[in-house]
Amino acid sequence: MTQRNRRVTATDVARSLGLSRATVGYVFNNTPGQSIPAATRERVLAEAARLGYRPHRTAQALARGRSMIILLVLPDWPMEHSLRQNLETASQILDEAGYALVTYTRHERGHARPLWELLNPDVVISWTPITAAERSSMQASGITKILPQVQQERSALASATLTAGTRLQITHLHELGHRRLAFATSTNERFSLLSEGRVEAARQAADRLGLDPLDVRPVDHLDGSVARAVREWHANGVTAVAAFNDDIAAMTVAAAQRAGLSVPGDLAVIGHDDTPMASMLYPSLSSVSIDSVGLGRYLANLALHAAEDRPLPETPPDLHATIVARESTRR
Amino acid sequence: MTQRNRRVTATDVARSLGLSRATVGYVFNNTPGQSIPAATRERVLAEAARLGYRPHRTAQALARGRSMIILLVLPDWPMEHSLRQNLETASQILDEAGYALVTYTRHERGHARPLWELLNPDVVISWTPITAAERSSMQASGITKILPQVQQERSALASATLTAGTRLQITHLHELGHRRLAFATSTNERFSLLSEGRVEAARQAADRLGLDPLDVRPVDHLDGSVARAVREWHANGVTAVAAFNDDIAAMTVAAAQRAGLSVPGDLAVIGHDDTPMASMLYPSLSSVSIDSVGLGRYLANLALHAAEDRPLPETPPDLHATIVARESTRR
DNA sequence: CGATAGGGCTTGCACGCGCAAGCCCTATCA
DNA sequence: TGATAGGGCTTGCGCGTGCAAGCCCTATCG
Repeated sequence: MTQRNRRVTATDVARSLGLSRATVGYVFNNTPGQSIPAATRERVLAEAARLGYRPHRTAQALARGRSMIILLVLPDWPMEHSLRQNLETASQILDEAGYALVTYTRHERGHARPLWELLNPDVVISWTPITAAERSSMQASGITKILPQVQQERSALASATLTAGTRLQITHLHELGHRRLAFATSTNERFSLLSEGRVEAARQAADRLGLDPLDVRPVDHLDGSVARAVREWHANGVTAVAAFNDDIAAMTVAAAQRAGLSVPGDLAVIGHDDTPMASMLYPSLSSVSIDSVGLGRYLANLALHAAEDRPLPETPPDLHATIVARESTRR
Repeated sequence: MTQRNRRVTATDVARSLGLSRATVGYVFNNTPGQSIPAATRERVLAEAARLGYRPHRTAQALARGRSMIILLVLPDWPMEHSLRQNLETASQILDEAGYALVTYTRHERGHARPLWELLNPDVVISWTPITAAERSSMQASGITKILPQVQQERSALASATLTAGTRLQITHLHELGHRRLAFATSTNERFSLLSEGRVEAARQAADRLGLDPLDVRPVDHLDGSVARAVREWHANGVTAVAAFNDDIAAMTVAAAQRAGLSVPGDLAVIGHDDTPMASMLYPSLSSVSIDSVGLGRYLANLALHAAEDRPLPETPPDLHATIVARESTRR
């Protein structure tokens, strides 16, 4: 009767076969430069399976000097759906390469030590820019592979999300015949990186289409700024609004309804991210659906390249974003 | 010039002071039974700080046989605001006790190895029940502390979230004078645990108030079931609906509006969880706000007790849930 | 004055694994 | 027949830490 609650080690497998632990280790790792006959290899693997051997990741990490952990730092946004979705793809890709993807949600006021100080990740990859303080904290923890690598590179990760879809919003509204457009952005500073990027992309898109300059306004429902914005937009002849995301879009629609305007009759509204909520409202919200799978793949590959010291791919791939037309922009 | 990129170890600190590594280790750990004079302690700590020493968590984990990692398994839900919020509190509490809280979002179709096989967590704690397959996978990975411990205990974690608020929904509607109530639940099987619990709690609450049995219906906006439910409720004289969560509530409101009913005039609707979205819609959604801080504290303590082999507290604490009355139930 | 009790240290093993270096034995070749 | 070349292993160190056991020296006691 084996000792209970003691995990099976490679030594156990070796002893049970009358082999040395090194041989066993070579089998598990397919160590190059070692010639292990197929017969032995089989015996080892069979015995390992029989005993239920699992390599001890912590010990492996210590011995190798690599934890095989990739830490993804996420913003404290309600980005949920689209963002979380691509983690699925990313973690699968990384898993196949032997890495574990751990996510860490950065909190503004959190006083708990950040996970990078505790997990010894091989790579830290962040969706949003990394502050200088964070960066030095990471470096002090012995982490050398930090993405984005420099401040300027911020856009590499973030811009992928923004330029693609926002242009589509504007184009969509334009194609529907709208000529005076507005852009509703968020007042929340936590989103500022993303929202500024989207605003800029929207401006350029409008410009390229020969439209009047966009009337861009940060809106919120608590301080009355949405109500004001909607009123003035309507007064100024704006007939359609592109929103920073679906939340802002919903807020805008609500404000319009409250003001007695009809959507999309008096004001068409399109959101961004295609939240589940978008299809549930009345009117249902048109939105932009982002290729989250592609995004996840990109993220994973970036991390993998860094982990294995391969040069990083320069440019992010073109991400497929598609318009999901619903009632809020229906003609 | 010290070797670059080599992390500072306890040995470095010891050598730099002409002490042995053991002494240094005793200082860092405040090891009981060791008498270290204050002078030496100071010297060690000062030198450690000067050199920027950080204990190597992986090595500690190996030596101690404990990783100081607590893995929280989360459901693949659109993780409501409330849930994420309490992680903040939980991780802070755990951090102070020396533990790191890592969250793992369980994916239905995910084929990546689950994190518990990779991180050697001391404790796995799950919000929702743990399947037999998951449990045995955890055990095979050498994890002995798994919460909830048994299938029956499922309610301990989950019920805390549900009974409290749902009762309030019913009470709130009753106090507003509504006598014929309905309950809108989710068709999504992923929520089934939670939704069934809430349905049950709602039924009991209605019964206790002497109301007619609740008309409970799973609703969805894609298959037309919300539309149907709303129509029939209205036909049957139902004047108020309590919803499983804010999403379902929003969906219900939309369906009512689509059917030409006014909310709350013809049908009052109250959600659950007080999502940010709730206050943004028109009409704004009444909802139930849950004491996420208390929940986080409870979660953290549960995990801590397990990690340190203390007996688990039997009953979850009473969680404060409060009604947030908004337009969708206004008289 | 010798015995004893700690205080203040150090030595050394263990944790589970990766991997360099080497050892033995057989097959092949000159 | 002796030299050589691997194939198929083993021995042993190192990763950075925790901790048991022990060592030396001084202060105290009888």
